[in-house]
Amino acid sequence: MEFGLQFYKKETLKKGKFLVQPGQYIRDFYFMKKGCVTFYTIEEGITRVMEFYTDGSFFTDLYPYIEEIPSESYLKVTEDSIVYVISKSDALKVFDHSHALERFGRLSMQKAFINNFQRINRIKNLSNQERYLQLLEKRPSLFQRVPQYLIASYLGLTPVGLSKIRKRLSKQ
Amino acid sequence: MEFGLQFYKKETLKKGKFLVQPGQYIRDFYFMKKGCVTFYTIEEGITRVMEFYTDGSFFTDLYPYIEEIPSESYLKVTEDSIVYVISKSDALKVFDHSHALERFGRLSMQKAFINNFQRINRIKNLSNQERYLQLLEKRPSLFQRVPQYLIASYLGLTPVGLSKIRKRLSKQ
DNA sequence: CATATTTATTAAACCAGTTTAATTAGAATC
DNA sequence: GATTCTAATTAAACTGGTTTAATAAATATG
Repeated sequence: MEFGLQFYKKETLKKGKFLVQPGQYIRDFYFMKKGCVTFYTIEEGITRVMEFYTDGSFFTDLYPYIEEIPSESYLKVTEDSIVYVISKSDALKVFDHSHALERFGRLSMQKAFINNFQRINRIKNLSNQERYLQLLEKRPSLFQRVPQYLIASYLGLTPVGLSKIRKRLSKQ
Repeated sequence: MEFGLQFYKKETLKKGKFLVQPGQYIRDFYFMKKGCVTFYTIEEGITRVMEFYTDGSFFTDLYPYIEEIPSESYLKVTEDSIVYVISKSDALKVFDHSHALERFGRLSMQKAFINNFQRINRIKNLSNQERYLQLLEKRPSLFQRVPQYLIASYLGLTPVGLSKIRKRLSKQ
């Protein structure tokens, strides 16, 4: 069991539910026990997949959560899921009360930061084909649980583009 | 003065110095008081600019710092700089001793995480031209202190590519 | 100041993606 | 099982970058 999870509330989420929609304020922090939630951003009317949160990850729409401003994103349940939820005020109480959990929070943030930094690294240093292959290798289960056009979006491609890459690869 | 900086040691760095080179272990955490340090990664022999750390930012090569493995990157002083330095062991002592500073550390990490997340957002949702214009708007001083080919690298372009974008823009 | 070196631009050929539209394949529903 | 709907592939034209190489501009050095 992840450290500190005893302060969270367990919830089950049905596929298709929106955890967050644009305009909403974000009061909760989540831990994905089992399932999948997809994070979408909207920019100039275009919706893109930014992240898939699967088993074992902490998540929320962090920027509006922290700044207490309305979200500009979606968080959509892509698969029936079990999550643990804690409100921001409860989380703060826990942190106030426990230096150890505050440290755990800091280290978790550090880990999340590194993940993102390495992702930027990949985006900048690898071709789309290489990033597709790497995703296939590192998170093979995604390809079972999520349609390909969402993965294309996550990789920053159109469905057509990803299809071309797959074809190119199959001919080798 | 940034919170906690009293535990750091002030240092001046000459342009051209490497703060970190591939193979080195990273024992220190930095705060840039005044100046500029450039973070480079190497991937398949190709060196790319990942970040410019300028006035007011905390930085180090975080992944090898945390994991205590050799760095695969460069951190090069791009401009005579004044930084504040704290060793990892000293930082940990400070955190052990002060819940408030531990919290400051957590919140700083949170901020850094969000910055990176939004950067991924920009990379995915904006064209190179838009990202160039945004950089020009948000960090205009970079263009005074750093040569254009490094900015091209930072934007994920070749010098030729950036030059084309600039030309395209000047003809409007 | 003249020269050497580094940085930025331009040109030409090329390529990995895009867009749009048509087609095929697969899943869900009656 | 036939129909409808959604997802994936293919084709064709296009585009914003790349690479390589030459040139021009800016900067540093003797």
